Amino acid sequence: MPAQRTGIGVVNLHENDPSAQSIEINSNNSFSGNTISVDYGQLKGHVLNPLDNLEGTLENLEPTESNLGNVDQVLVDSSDSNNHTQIQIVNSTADSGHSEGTLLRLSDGSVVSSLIDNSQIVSASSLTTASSQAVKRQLNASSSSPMVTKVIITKNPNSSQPQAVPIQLNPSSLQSLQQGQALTFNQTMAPAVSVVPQSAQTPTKTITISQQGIMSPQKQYFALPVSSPKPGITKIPISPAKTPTKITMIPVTVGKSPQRIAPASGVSVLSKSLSDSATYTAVPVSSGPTMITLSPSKVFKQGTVVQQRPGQIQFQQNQAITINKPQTQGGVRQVAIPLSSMQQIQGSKVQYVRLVAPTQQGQTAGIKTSLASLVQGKQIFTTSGAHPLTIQQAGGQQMKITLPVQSNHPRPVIASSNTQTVQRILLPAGPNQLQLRAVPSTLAQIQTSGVSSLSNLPPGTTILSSGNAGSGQGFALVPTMLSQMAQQQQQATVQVRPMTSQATVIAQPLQNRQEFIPIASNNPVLSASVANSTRNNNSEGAIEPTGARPRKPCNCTKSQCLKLYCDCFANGEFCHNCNCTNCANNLIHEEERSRAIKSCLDRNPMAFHPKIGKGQIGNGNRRHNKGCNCKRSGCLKNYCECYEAKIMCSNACKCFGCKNFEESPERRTLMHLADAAEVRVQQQTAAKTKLSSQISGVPSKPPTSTATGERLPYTFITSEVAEATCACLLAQAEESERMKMPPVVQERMVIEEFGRCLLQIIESANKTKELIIFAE
DNA sequence: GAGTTTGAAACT
DNA sequence: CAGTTTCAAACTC
Repeated sequence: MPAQRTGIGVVNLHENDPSAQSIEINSNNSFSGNTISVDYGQLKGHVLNPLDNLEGTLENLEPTESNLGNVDQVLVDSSDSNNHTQIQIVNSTADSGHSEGTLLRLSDGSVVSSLIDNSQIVSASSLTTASSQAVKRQLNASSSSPMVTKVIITKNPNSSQPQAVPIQLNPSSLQSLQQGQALTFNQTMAPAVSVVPQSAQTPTKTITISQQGIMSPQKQYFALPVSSPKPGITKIPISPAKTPTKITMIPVTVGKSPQRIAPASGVSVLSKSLSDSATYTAVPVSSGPTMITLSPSKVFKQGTVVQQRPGQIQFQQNQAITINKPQTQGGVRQVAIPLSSMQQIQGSKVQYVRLVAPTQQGQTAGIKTSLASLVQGKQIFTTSGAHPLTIQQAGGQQMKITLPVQSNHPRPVIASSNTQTVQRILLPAGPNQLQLRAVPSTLAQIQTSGVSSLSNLPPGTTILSSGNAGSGQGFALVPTMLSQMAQQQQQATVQVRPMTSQATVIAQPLQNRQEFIPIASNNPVLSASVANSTRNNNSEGAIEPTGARPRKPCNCTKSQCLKLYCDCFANGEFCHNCNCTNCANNLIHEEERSRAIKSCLDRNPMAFHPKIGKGQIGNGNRRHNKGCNCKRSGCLKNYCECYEAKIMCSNACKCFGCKNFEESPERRTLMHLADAAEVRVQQQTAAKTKLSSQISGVPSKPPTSTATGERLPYTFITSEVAEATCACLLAQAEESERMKMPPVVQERMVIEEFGRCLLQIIESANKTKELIIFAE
């Protein structure tokens, strides 16, 4: 094994100065030429984010700088008692030469730090080879000093002893690392050795950052590595305890075969509280689109800018957005999100995606003006608050897309750049809305064919484009899973899914997912609703009153819901309202989950592909791709995946005693029984509906009490209540029609709305009845 | 609800 | 790849 060598990691933010190209870290010691220039123009691989309880691993960490050698580990250790954050980079290069000014470039092209070498010895270090023990040296910075002091522990070139080197930094550049918090990157394939500074070949450099007097509780960031072009997963799980909002980025693969959703194989996770303030970050992805969806309930109700101008959220080069308390400017709420820095737009430090709430014309115009003045010649687009959404590309081209306007939902966002590679559309996510997406090949396709289709997309949908205009790029609509967010401490989740140049299929716990049609019909987009799992077929089409597709809760006890035994996991969904124990199929255990996904995919690359595909004969013939292996059930029980999916066994099956074929009398008998049962259910449903309608026809002023004097709850079905109910039903009908739902779904939505109305009436009646009883 | 059966998934 | 074990859902009582 090569000798260990360590370097210094420096993570800085230049939050308040988007125009800054670099930060100079000047060491006031004898280190000759000891000026380190951190090119923030290249800091695109990192997200600066709150540092709450940051711990995690960075996999596939590898430098590409030839003079850096192999980086084994990047460790951040906050365990020192002086509230200093330390970052350590462990390098296995045998060469102990200097590396001043060297940029540590991760495999995704991002820069995580600069390295300093040959710094002056300040003190000795007690570094050990303990694998998990980071270098722990810090400089006791003066608490009264407005400057941030960094301490570098490095080898004295003359004595081979570790040393600490203070570095004066511009405070504005260090609003990043929160004291006492750790960010750990581990390269899983790397040697476990952490630091061996004793040897002349193993200089150790550690940086400690003191934030005294600097940190703003609303401006705390960390550097977050993002996806690697390799299949491996890079991510940093973040404890949700203090960071109830998460954004999950999943690597986007372009040019590979179409993939169905894998369960959120998070590449990076970022989280942040969305209480009064929040920070969001876009994580660039090395080879694909990057996308952010912000929870509207939090962001767009509260969301406006803190540091930036009123009513705006800037996403600057440091890739962090801080959203503070609700602000409005002329009644307009805005969220400006920059396009991913991955786009590598040169020269433009600030780019925006603008989200504009409905407003009056003049106000909108004012915002546009403001935006134009903000974006330095690289304005990507603007949107108006009116129903037609205008996308203005940098080239001056405009396109208008009419999107549904829903109350209580933020405006959709459509971002595009005519010169860059990422195009995206963010539809504001609503609560309990999950979506299925699919895929026009270009933004122009959206323009030409997607105008009406877009209106079908549910709030929260994100459409991604992998870029490479005109060369087979694809859009992927990415679901948000707000219902799960709600469960998981109201975390907001954004996921970037693997994408192909042809089609992208994303399966998520999508409510209504079978209801959304692909934007581009010419793309072989597979719907997640198309039998991605046989076990869900029975419930397809059923929609909860919330609009959610009901999903059977799992009961896993031993698998942690991280194996394909678990239906949730197998379907690429997080567990939600399940009965499982020790569940790790959630955002909190994103790292474990990602590993499990990877493991499953290693065993079977098709593990997350639909089990039920189309047969060879015709499009209408479904068949089990793998076939069943039943031995005792005769393939006439739900043990059999074919039978459960209501399809015949095929020659792909290896079952014994199969009775699940067309002419099978047993099967026909079962089918008849099943049909009869279904008819009974339908009759019962119809009866209930009829009863409901009769209830709604109760006279508006019925008797107020029974013969015994008990007051009747239907007293409250007054004409006003009936009218209000009808209004609700009409509104729901119009809404569903406007969303261009299929007629069946429209009917269902109206009926469900009626159910909700009834529940409200009953509740109100009962409450009032209780009050009356109490009063009596 | 407890226990049994079943077959897919995981493991060896 | 085959045999075995594990697992959770389906099923039975």
